[in-house]
Amino acid sequence: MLKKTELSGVKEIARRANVSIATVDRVIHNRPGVSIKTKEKIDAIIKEIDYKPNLLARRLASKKVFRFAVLIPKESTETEYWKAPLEGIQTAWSEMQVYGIDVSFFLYDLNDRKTFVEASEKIFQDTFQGVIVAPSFIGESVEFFKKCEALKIKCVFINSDISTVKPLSYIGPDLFQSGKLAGNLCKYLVPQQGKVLILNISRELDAEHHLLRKEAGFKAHFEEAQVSADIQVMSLYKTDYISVTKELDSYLKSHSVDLIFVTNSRVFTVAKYLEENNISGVRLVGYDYLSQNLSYVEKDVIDFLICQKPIEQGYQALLTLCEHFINQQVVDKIQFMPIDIITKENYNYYKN
Amino acid sequence: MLKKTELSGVKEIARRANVSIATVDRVIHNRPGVSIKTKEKIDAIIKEIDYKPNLLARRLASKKVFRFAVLIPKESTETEYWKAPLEGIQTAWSEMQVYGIDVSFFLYDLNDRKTFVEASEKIFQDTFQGVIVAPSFIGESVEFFKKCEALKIKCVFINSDISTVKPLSYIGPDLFQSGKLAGNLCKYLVPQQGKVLILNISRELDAEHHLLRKEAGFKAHFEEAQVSADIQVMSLYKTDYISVTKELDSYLKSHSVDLIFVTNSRVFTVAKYLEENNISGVRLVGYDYLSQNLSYVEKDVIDFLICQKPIEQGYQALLTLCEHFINQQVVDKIQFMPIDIITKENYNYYKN
DNA sequence: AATATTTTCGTGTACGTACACATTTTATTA
DNA sequence: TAATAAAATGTGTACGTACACGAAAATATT
Repeated sequence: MLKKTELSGVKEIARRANVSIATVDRVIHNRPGVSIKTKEKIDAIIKEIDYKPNLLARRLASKKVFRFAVLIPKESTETEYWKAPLEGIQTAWSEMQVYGIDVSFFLYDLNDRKTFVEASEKIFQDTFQGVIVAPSFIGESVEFFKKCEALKIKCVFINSDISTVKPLSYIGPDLFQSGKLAGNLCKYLVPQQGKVLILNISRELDAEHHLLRKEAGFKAHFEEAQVSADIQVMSLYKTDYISVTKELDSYLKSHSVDLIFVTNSRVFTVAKYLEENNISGVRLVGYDYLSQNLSYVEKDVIDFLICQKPIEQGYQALLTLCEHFINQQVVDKIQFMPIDIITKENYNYYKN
Repeated sequence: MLKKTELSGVKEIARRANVSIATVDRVIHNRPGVSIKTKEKIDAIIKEIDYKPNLLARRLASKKVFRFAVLIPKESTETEYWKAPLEGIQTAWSEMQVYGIDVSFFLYDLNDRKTFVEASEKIFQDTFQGVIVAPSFIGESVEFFKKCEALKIKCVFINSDISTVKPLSYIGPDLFQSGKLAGNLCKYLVPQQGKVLILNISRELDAEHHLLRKEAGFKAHFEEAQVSADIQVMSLYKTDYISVTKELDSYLKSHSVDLIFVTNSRVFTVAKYLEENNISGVRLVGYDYLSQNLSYVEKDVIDFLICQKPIEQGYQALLTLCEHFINQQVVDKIQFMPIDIITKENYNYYKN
C-alpha cells in the first residue's frame, strides 16, 4: 500500500510543450484554436511519451449524457429467448450508468411485423444517438436502418445481420458456420445412410432469414464431409405445440427419422413431443440455453444445444455503443460470438 | 448530449445530515472519530438513498498501490499452454494499471519442483498483498499457501485446485466434470464394444493430480451411461515426442484402439504420431486451445478439444484480487470456468 | 474555574480531465 | 498607426472521493 509518485498525463505534456493544459486538451480532442506549430509539437510529445488518457478522470469530468434506444423482440410465452439479450443490456447499463448514459426500450412482437414498425416510429419521435436493433424483419429493418443513417443515429445489430446494410457493428453468430457446426455434431449421431430431418419452426421466414442460413450451413457440412445421409427439410409456420404435434405426427407416420435438427430455440417443443409419445431412438439437436430446453438436455431427450451467448450479445452491444460514443474508439464492424456446444455435462458451467 | 443535473453522492449525504463530507467519508470507511449518534444518522441516510460510491472518483482519488505476485509455470518448448493465463493476467493488468496495482511475475518450470520452491522463496523476500498461484505441485503448494496465510497474503488458485486448502478464490475447471464431458463426447465416437485408451502424459503425477481427476470423470460417465467399451489407461512420464512415439508403438502393436483420450494439452504429440504413421480410424480427443493442437483439428486428426478459457482464467484471477482489495467486494470462493468444446467449425470464433 | 486532553468535526487540496471564460498575441482593417 | 477583429493560449472551476491538517466542542484534570 505504497504511494504513487511521478506526475503524468496532460500536465506532463503541457510542461514539456511549454503550454497550458487547456491547449493540450484542445489538440487531444482536435478542437480548433491551436496553431499548427504547437499542435505538431504537442502531437509529437503525445507520441513520444505514449500518452494514454485516464479514462476514469475523463469520464468523471465529462458531463455528457448519451441516449440509446433498444429495438428487440419481447420475451413471449412461446420462447423466453429474448430475455437474455435484454438482461445483458440491462447489466451493461447498470455498470455504465455512472458514465452518463440513458437507455430506452422498445420491444416488439416477433409474430407481428407491424409492432416493429410502430416501435421504430416511436424511436424517431424522440432523440437518440444510438440504437441496438434485432433486425428480425428484413424489409422493415432495412428501411429503419436507412432512416437512422439519414438522422445520424448509429445502429448496432444483434443476433442476426442483413447482408445488404452495414451498421456500426454486428454482434452475433456466424449463422452459416453455426449450421455447419451442427452438421458436424449430427454427423457423429446418425448411422450410415441415416435419416435426418431439419425443422424450421417460425412464423416468419424471409428469403434471407437466419434459420435458412443455418440450414444451408448444415447441409454444406454433410456435403463436404461426404456423409451419406438422407436430409429432409420441413418448415412449420404455426409455432404452437398443438400444431407442431400434428405436423410431426403426420410426418413420422410416413417417414423414419434418426435425428431431428431444429434450427432455433423451439427445439423444446419437439422434445416435449418425443417424450410424451415415448419416441426413443431419435437424436435431437437444437439451439439456445433456455430453461425449457435445458430440462430436456438433463433428461437426455436433447443431445446437444448450440448456443451463441445471448446475454453477452446484449452486453457487448451496449458496450460497443459506449466505446464508440464515450471513448471514441473505433469498434469492430463484425463481432462474431463463439459457437458453443451445450451438453448435459457442461451446461451448469455455461455463461450465457 | 445533454447535461446531468442533480447533485449526488457524499455531498448529498452531508447536506442531509448537516455535517461535512469528511465526516461522511469517515463513516463510509468506518474510520474512528465519529460520535455514535452522527454515525447512525449518516448510516441511515446512506441506506435511505441507497448510496453507491462512484468508483471512478474513488479510484481516481485513491493513491493506494497494491502489489501482487504471480506464481505460475513458464511456457515451455513442450507446451505453450501457460502463455494463455499469463496473457490474461497481463491484459487485466494493463486495463487496471490506472487503479494503482503492481504485478510481479515468478515463473517456474513444470518439470522441476525445485524451481517452484525457489520462486516462492523469492516472493516472501518481498512484500505482496496478494498472489496468483497455479498449484501444480500439491505438497509444495500446500506449504506455500500456509506460509501466505501466516503472512496475511491472499492467494488465488488458477487452473487446478487442492481440496485440502481454501484460498481466497479458485478459478478454473471442475476437473471431474470436465472428464465426464469428454466421456460423453467420446461415447458418440466409439462403436459398440469399442476400445478406448486414456493417455496421461506428464512428468509429475501426484496422487491428487488434476489429470487423474479428469480420468476419473471420464470413466464415471462411461459407467453411468453403461457404455460397453474397453477402457485402458496409460501414463507416460517422459513427455518428449520420441518417448511418446516409442510407447505408442509398442502399445499399438499388441492392442487395437478406436479412440484415444489425452487428459491434457499434449494431445498434439499423439496427433503428430498418428499422422506421421498414417494411422487412420483412431478418434482423438484432448485438451486446450493451442496452435499446436488446432492445426490437427483443422486436419481432422483431432476430433474434439476441450477447453477451459485459460486466458480468462488469468484475467479473472487478477480481477478477483482487485475486487477484493480495491473495491473491497466479497469474491466467490469458487469460480468454475465453462467447459468448452472446440471443433473444426467453431475454433475460429472461440475466445480463449 | 482554568487548563489540558481527548473526541468530534470541518476546511482545503489533490487525483486527471473537460470546458467556460478571460487574456494575450497576431492578423486585418480603417 | 491606431483601432479592431480574429486567432491562440491561459486561468479557474468542476466532476466525486480521499485524506492531511487544523478548528471546535466535549470531557477530563488540576
